[in-house]
Amino acid sequence: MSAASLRARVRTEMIEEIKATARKRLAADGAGLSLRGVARDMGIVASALYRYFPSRDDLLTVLILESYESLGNAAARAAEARPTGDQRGRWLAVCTAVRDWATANPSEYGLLYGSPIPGYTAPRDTIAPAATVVLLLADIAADAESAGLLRPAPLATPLPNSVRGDLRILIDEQQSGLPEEVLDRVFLGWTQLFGLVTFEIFGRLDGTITAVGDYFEHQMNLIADLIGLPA
Amino acid sequence: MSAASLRARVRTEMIEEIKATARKRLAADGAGLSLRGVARDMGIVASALYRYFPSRDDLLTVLILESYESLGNAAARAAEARPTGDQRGRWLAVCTAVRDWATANPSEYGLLYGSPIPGYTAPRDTIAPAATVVLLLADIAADAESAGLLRPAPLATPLPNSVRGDLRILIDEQQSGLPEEVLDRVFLGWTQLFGLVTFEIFGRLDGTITAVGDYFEHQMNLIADLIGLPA
DNA sequence: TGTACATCAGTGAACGCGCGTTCACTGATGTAC
DNA sequence: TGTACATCAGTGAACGCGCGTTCACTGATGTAC
Repeated sequence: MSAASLRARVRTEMIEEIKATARKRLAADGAGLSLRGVARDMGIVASALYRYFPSRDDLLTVLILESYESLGNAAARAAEARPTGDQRGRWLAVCTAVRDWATANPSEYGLLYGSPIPGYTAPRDTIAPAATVVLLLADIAADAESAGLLRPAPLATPLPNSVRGDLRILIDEQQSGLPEEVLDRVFLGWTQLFGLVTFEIFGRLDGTITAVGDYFEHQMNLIADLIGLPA
Repeated sequence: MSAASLRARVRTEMIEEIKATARKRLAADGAGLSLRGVARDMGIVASALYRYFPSRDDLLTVLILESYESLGNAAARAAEARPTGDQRGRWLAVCTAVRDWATANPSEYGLLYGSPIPGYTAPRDTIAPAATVVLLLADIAADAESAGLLRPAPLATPLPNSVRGDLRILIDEQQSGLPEEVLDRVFLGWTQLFGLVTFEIFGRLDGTITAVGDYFEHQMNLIADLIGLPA
């Protein structure tokens, strides 16, 4: 390996160390990430960080992007660990993976799904990776649908046309043949999943539910019933 | 009115003005509320605020408490505006009131349901008022239940015993005669409501659903179907 | 009604802290001949 | 292999800003006689 690439390798390691330290500080300070704090933890002078990141916001953006990636990978791996035919198992696996990831990385979860950070506006690039989980969920439903195994719970409320149109556009974008009614319920599940995880992570469930793990699995099963995934 | 009570009245007005200004600043800065910022907006010196609030955290606590109260009142008023017999109408009214309140006061909503504020720990008193909305929802379901009008959608997943126990405790505390299965679904609706509002307020729906209002009402109707509120 | 005193709101300076970012610099490491 | 030069990482001081909180103070307002 040439000398040039050695320098490059050290540089890469340094960038990794900065990100790792920043993630740790995020855990301590919430979203109020400070460059000086990161530098302090690394035993380095704050200005040295500017060799690696042009500004605090750029570091934040990288952290956000990688967090989406990390969450998305965790969910995807959980889905892949189960046979394609076991759609309910995959559904629950993805939901559980999201919850586990959030529990293991609460501050990164807050970064992605908490209040917007004051003085920081997320660039465009952070929008696409945010969709990974909901796409996974939709894929699972699509598998069950195309296998003719989907038995959606019959509910009286019809899909309004405006919403049908929005869903149609998304379906066409993904070129999945999903009926609008199914995607509608997948979205309901998506909201439920992140709503419940957010409640749990931010402590909004304290004093009500103690068997949080059981409760989570139960709720995700109810939604799977609603969508009609085979048991 | 005596002179003493006049001074007291001026003091009360001042406190109100501080809180109002703080709420406006919250809108600009997110949760990073600063006393100096509030004082600046009021054309007053920062130290003067200490005549009215012993510390920044106390001001924050008051704002949080009053926000819960404001949200709770909005929801309660919406429910009362409809006849007791119209349980679905009341359900939707409460949900819509929550959404409207959140849309009108996004930063206060973030204060209540967003990421925890770095360096601030909410005192005990903030826990009880947080329950108002879910209690309202449970009351509506209880009305339908005791009138024998509840037709819950049949879903296969049974209630795990651990969760049943948690729900039992809550039911006994409230002395509502609600079956555990019903409260279970009320909770699902509660999570869905705040999950969806959070998604909308924090911009997580951008680029997917455009007919947000219709979508919201639709989802809340689906949940009402699930609980089995009469149409 | 008038005066002496007490209460209280608001001032302004100060303390000690933290922050992001710039900039000229030192010294080590890598490159070219 | 040895030397001259270029590249780059990290330093430390500085700028200009913001923050919460304390404290002695000035004046105005209220109270008691």
